[in-house]
Amino acid sequence: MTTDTMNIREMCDAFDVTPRTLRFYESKELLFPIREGQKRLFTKRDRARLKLILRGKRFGFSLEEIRQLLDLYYMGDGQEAQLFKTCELAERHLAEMQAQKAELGEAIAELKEQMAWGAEKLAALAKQKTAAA
Amino acid sequence: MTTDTMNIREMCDAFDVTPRTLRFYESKELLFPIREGQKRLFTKRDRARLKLILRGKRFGFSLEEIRQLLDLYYMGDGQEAQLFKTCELAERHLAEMQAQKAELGEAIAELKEQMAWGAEKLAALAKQKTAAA
DNA sequence: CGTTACGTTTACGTTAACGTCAGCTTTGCT
DNA sequence: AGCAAAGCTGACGTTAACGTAAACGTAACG
Repeated sequence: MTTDTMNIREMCDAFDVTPRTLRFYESKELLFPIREGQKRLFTKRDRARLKLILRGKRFGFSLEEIRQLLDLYYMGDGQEAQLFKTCELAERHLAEMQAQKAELGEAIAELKEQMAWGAEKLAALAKQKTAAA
Repeated sequence: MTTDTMNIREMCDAFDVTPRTLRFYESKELLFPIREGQKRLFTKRDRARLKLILRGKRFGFSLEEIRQLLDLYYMGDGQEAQLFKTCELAERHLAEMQAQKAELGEAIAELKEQMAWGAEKLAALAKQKTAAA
């Protein structure tokens, strides 16, 4: 913990992403590494943001949507109007996520059913073989 | 219910997709409409499949993954090996979906927290305004 | 029988999220 | 001084999942 910042390679190893990805995220204003000469130095804030970015991706949010959501997490003291809009956006996302979770639950149940059916079928086939032997 | 089949427009209206999408899905062997002359007629089976396709998409599965999963749902009597592989695939997907659901739950909780923080902030700003008036 | 509407095929265009490659600095050994 | 490793900046390539446009068939309508 000498500097509290990480170079690009350390970031890549820590989060299992490529340098290209980090530069890309910076170009899209999702990360804001500081510069030492021309090299990037990623701060604690960047690491926290990246963690949220990767999670957001797993939920199927686009980078642009994630960027907007990050504004909520990191708006130290934005103007009121901006804060309000961000909250609205978050609310829509929340609803979407809750709906998605419900649907996911349904799909899981259905898939389980199908798998039970498949297992049964396989068991039947196995029995046939045993009988034939 | 004159024919039990739908033409492309009826399908589009029923599922809120474009003709292009349906033709594309057919080209990827996700749907198998029959032909009347050169026009497509979508059967009940196609409608069931499309419903599953659209759900799969909402969960972030690729069309190729979905195609493989559909094999499980519609394998009337495949060979044993094929059925076995499909079950394995389904199992992986199931695990993935369950993990995703858990993560989604976490993310929802966190987002709610942030929104509470935002709401509080907004309330504080509102109070300031009231006091100033 | 012309044209309007719907459908088809073929093929190139588009967006997101990077991958990949070339060419240039900078930095750390030796 | 020389050189390899690590990083940087363009810039073009790639994949998925369609969009969009051109050119054609055909079926009903007035």
